[in-house]
Amino acid sequence: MRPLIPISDTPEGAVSLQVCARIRDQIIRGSLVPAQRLSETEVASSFDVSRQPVREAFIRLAAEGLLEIRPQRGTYVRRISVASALTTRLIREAVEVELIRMLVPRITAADIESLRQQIAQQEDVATKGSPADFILLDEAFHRHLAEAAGAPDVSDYLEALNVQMNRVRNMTVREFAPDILVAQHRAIVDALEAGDAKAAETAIRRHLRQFNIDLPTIVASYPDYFKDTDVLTSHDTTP
Amino acid sequence: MRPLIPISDTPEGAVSLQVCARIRDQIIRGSLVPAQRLSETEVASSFDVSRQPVREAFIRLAAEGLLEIRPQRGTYVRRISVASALTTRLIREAVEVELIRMLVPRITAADIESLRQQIAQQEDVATKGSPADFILLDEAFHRHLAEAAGAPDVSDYLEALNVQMNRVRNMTVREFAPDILVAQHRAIVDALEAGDAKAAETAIRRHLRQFNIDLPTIVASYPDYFKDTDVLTSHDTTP
DNA sequence: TGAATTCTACTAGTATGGAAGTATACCAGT
DNA sequence: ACTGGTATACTTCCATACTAGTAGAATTCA
Repeated sequence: MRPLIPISDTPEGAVSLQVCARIRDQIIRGSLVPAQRLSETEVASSFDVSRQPVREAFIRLAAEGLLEIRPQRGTYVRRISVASALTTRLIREAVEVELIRMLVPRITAADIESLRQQIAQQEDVATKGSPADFILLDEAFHRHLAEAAGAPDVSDYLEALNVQMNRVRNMTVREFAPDILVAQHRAIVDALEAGDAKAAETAIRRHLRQFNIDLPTIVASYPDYFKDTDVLTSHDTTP
Repeated sequence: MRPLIPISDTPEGAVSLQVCARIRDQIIRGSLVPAQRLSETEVASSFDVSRQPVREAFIRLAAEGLLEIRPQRGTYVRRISVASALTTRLIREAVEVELIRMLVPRITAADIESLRQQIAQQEDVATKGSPADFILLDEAFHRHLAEAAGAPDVSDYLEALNVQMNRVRNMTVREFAPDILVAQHRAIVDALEAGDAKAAETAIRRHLRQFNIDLPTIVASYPDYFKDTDVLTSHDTTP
């Protein structure tokens, strides 16, 4: 039986997928906080559906790393692993450096133009808009870099890697300083326009390493949203 | 109720997870071929469990990219997307180059020694063993590179990316020439031992680009195991 | 008072029945 | 022969009932 009250006004797709999308949004936007408990039963009744589609949504979200299902105990919003956040950042830096390297010899004037426009938008949103909006613009910027480099599909994988980091950003509205990132974007485009591969690589590395600079502060502000925080204190675990 | 006939001799964990692991193995090892149909009902009765855990296993495997659930139509073993295989290979090259770059200044004599031993093992298995065994050794080799570079967790992500490519390898026992890969591994270690960063980068790039050389042959041999094959013919889609 | 134990109220996991949707074989009418 | 409608045999999806396992409160006993 279809649920009495449709989940969305335009109920497209399976109920399970709708529940999945809703909860995913709530986690990423921060209205469901790390370590918070989610009961299949409660979620089911709040959405007016049975337990089964909720359960299947939980399985999907657990596969995405957003939920943690502890058998016979409960389901919780996954805390952000500092260790794996650092790892994904490293991967991202490696990939984006490669993209920049591919991009330098083939970038066009139209690309430069488009990137400049995007930076102008970012400047606007950085002061007035919400962090969620800025994240969208930021992703669009990096996606354009990948497309111009001739590897548009790479963005899909990078954005999947970024999910955990974006959770951090959304949670930390105050600590989050978008204007620094905008300046770094501008530095990247400047180097690209000059055709200076070395400078462009340096700029993108500096940009992505900004995350490593901000992270300790954020972790200190929201300590119980994270786990594996020990990698921050003990920089080297060798005795 | 537990299933009458336990799925494994040591029935650890939920039934759903056991079914998931079994099917995953069958797909990767190639006994379930791409585009093959899988019915919830049939799989359930063949494993002597109910449909629900099978269904949940399907959802997990779909999230991993191994199955494709088409609502109300059927569930099929996913064909390998040539486009995304090329993309993940590019990502892998970028990351492993970065790892090599991190590794060169800090590699130890013990690392070299261990890598040489692994290459010796690979040589053995390349002639006598199965491709599945060789893949294990290959993954161990690259994992050691990541560990020695100080980023052990990176391997987990890379191996996840490699799932699709490993399916290709397992399917193509004959086209697959492990001895070439062993020689390339040796070239990498040679460059590392010499402390030659540039040579090491070149060696790892050449090694990983071997996949691009082999892929067209494999796709031609097993055309209906793949999709998005057009990216191979039209190297450039710009008019 | 304190510690071990049982009981109870939860949890996720599984089994089963049926609803909604899809593809295909079949048949009627042109 | 060919097109269009229909019945049927599937499929995945959802709802419900029930099982098994966990955590914590209440109880019992020393």
